[in-house]
Amino acid sequence: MANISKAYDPKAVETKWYEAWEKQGAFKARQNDSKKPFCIMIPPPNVTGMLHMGHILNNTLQDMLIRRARLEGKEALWQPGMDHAGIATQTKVETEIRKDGLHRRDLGREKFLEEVWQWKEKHGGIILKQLHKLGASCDWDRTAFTLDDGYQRAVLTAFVKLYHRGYIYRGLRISNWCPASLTALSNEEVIMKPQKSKLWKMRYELAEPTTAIDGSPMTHLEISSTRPETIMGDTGVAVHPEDDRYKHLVGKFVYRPFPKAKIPVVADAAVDKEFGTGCLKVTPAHDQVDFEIGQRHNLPVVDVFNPDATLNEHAGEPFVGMGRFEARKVAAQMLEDQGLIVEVEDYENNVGFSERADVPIEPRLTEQWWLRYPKVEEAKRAVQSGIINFHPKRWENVYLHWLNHGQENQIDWCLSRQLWWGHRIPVWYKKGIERSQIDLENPDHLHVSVKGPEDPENWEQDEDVLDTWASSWLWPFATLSWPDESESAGKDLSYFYPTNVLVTGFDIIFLWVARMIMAGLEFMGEAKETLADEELKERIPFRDIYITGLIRDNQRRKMSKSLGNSPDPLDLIEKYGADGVRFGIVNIAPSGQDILFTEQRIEIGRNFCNKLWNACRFRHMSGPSFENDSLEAILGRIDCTLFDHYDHWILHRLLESNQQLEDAFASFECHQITHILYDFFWRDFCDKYVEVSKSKLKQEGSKQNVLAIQDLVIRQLLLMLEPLMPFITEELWHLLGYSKDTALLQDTPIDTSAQLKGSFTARSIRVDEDAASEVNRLEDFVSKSRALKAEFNLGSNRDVSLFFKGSDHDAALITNNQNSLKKQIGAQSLTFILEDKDLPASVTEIGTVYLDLTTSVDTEAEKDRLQKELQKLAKAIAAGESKLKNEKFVNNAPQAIVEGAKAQLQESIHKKEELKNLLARLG
RNA sequence: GGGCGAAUAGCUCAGUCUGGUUAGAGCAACUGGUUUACACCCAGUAGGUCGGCGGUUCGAGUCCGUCUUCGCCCA
Repeated sequence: MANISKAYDPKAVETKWYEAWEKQGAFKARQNDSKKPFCIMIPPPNVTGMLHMGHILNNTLQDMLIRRARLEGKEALWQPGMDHAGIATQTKVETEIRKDGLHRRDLGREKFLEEVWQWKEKHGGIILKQLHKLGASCDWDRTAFTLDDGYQRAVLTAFVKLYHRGYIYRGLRISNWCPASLTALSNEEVIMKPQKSKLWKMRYELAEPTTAIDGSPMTHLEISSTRPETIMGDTGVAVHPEDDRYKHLVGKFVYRPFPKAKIPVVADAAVDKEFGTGCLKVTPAHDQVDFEIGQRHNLPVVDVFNPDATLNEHAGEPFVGMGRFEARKVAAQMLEDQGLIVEVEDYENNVGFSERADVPIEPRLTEQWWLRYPKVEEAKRAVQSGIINFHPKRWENVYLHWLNHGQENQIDWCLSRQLWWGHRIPVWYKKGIERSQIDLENPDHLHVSVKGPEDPENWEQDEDVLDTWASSWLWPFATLSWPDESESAGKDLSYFYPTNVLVTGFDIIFLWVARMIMAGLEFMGEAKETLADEELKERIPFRDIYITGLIRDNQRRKMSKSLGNSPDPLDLIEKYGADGVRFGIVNIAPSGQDILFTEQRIEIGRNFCNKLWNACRFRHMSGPSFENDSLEAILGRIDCTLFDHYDHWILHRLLESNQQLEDAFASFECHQITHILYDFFWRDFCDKYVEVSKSKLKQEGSKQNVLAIQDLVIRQLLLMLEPLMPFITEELWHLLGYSKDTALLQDTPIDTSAQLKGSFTARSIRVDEDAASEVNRLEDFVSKSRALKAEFNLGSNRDVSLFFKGSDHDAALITNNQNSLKKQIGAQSLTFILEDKDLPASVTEIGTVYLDLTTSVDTEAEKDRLQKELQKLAKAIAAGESKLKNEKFVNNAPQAIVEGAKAQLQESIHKKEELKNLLARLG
């Protein structure tokens, strides 16, 4: 066995083992009926994506769960892949060709899509390569892409089935229009942001002057609005039917200021009497509520915007061609010039922004394809009845709230996108019929199928593509070859589906998680209106959902490129090692809360690796590891009749920690995992057991037994740690000879605590829990003794003599473990006494310990030090006394401060006395 | 307006479900240290009105009510 270097160097180790794993096909998952399946679907990153801190957290957790499942003997599939990111990718390529002065229309649909595919082949999917660096154990041969042929078939099949089942319809409605990407969006892709804007209160002239409720003359209506640039699209003014101020005006007319026109006053209950003046200008083409009011009162719809949110000819001069924000200023100015402004106040309102393009959304009347969500009730029931479980549980509320809310308000999903990059909607219109004349119910007018019509020359396909989420919501089964029913494909689906866990952020519970559940329930089985609980269990896409927090910087700001507050994960891996980053990120990830990230907080991961490395290095230096390649062999080297308290204790703690870890994985308490491992490995094994071992390794009688126990503990520890730190554990596994031939660590199943115990018993190794619990008392003795030494600045002095006084039981306990105790405390002798001694002492759980100061090596130096200490104290005492003599201090300072000062003075005086005593004893 | 969550050491968080010794960890601070692994280390010290008020209880960081502050989601 080679020498082990002093510090752990991750780089060579990581490259070496990742290659070895891939070469040996360690991540490949196959149908295997003798094993339980375990499957995780990666949340597909965008094809344009780059690895960021969120991915590090999310993928480390997934890898941890997958690797743990492998160790537990399951057939583990981690399905990788990415989505085509319709808007993001198309925008990227459009930006590229714009450099050559080209627009996508210049190239035409076919040529443009060729360009996008070329871009995808060249630059897409970098993130998947980056995941290798993290150690991700995905089955890369199965990498899926939402525009693969098979996946396309799945998406189109889903559309066609939903269409024929009556969930999909085409409709003219107000939708969220992105003026930058020139497409409609779904509600879920609109981010509401509070904006500082203005509320204009303006006057619309009444066609016939009247009198107000108080009898005063009334010539105008006052109306509040944040959007004067839509005035030109106003086709009415609405008031609440029970608003006494305006009741009498209903049915009368007012003048729209520009372009000047008579528009009616209508009564509608949707108007909020309390908001502004209680009068609402109605712009049916540019607001959802206004549209609905317009429908109820037959108001005309006048769209004054072009698709890019510049104003069109309906707006009239001077607005034609003007941008919407410029138009707002101009309109406000025109009102001002016409004397129609009453007042302008600062106002904060929520404005919807396009998630991708980050520009304000325009509510716009367009014709789109809509989906009424299927299986909503079942999707709720699956979670309410515990067939699907969120971790932490409280996210269930968020999920259910969205489903309930959508139900109440009949919020359907806008599926169509005015883009080219994506799944083209499988709908064909008969040539020669005006689109507006198409009868959606008539198969001679409209054709919907995956393959398309038999006589394509007579049909025109819908120009639009589907929302990217309308492909990713099928991810859990489309990646497993659905709807392909060929033998091997079908088996994969029935073997791995339903998958086990989904790990994702709470920000896409609506966008993705809920939709995947509904898709699974709708498609994973025969078409059915309602489903029984048993059917839910078969159809759900996953059983557990682990929700992670969002990573922010230490000022709670989101990580973003523009702020420059996001570290490059690859730099971190370079600096701290992949295992270090993995341990570090899991360690700071509280369950489902935001995570404040600083580099310093993941140093613990690197340190942990180095500590592990050195503990193994020390084991290696202490003696050869022979017969290490099976649990049986190691147990065969252990003789429990030679055990002292510490041996019982470390094995007890091993069983206990192994059990805790088992429980933490089973209950998805991921934030516990690093703490369990840290406490056991660092605090118990290194700080205590290894330290105690040092004295026992010197004695031939105990040496081999201690080495065998260390081998046993380290072996189990490496198995426990592997899911979290796969590289370093693999390296050490081989260095310490735990491997049979070239077998990988993952080929050795991890024993449960019950199994381990069973193996112990089979070898007549009995772990005595009473003996183990005595170690906690011994450790109190150790730490009090160390503190006593430190108090007298003898922390490093190993020649001190200690006395102890206690019960016979405790005396026996101490005597039996005296070598271990002396080693840990750093003492030369530990003598049992019956009488009190006039020495500094400390009361411990097992008797009183006395520190003999006369054995100090250098009496003169000690006296000098104590003298200096005395001088310092004298100063402190003088300062304290003068402070307490000051009446202003005593009367005005908080009582606690005064008491504190008094106590401090007392303590200083006491210490001074003690020091004087010590000096006297030193002679 | 509706909902969810948080408030514990200087900082970041455990602990709360299931009430019970002296409330823990990591980082930061301070003191001392190179011993048969590790300074990416070791030993020790200090640091807390568990957000406020009220209630239940023999007993509350933990359960109940209420208030305050902060964060997020939905409208």
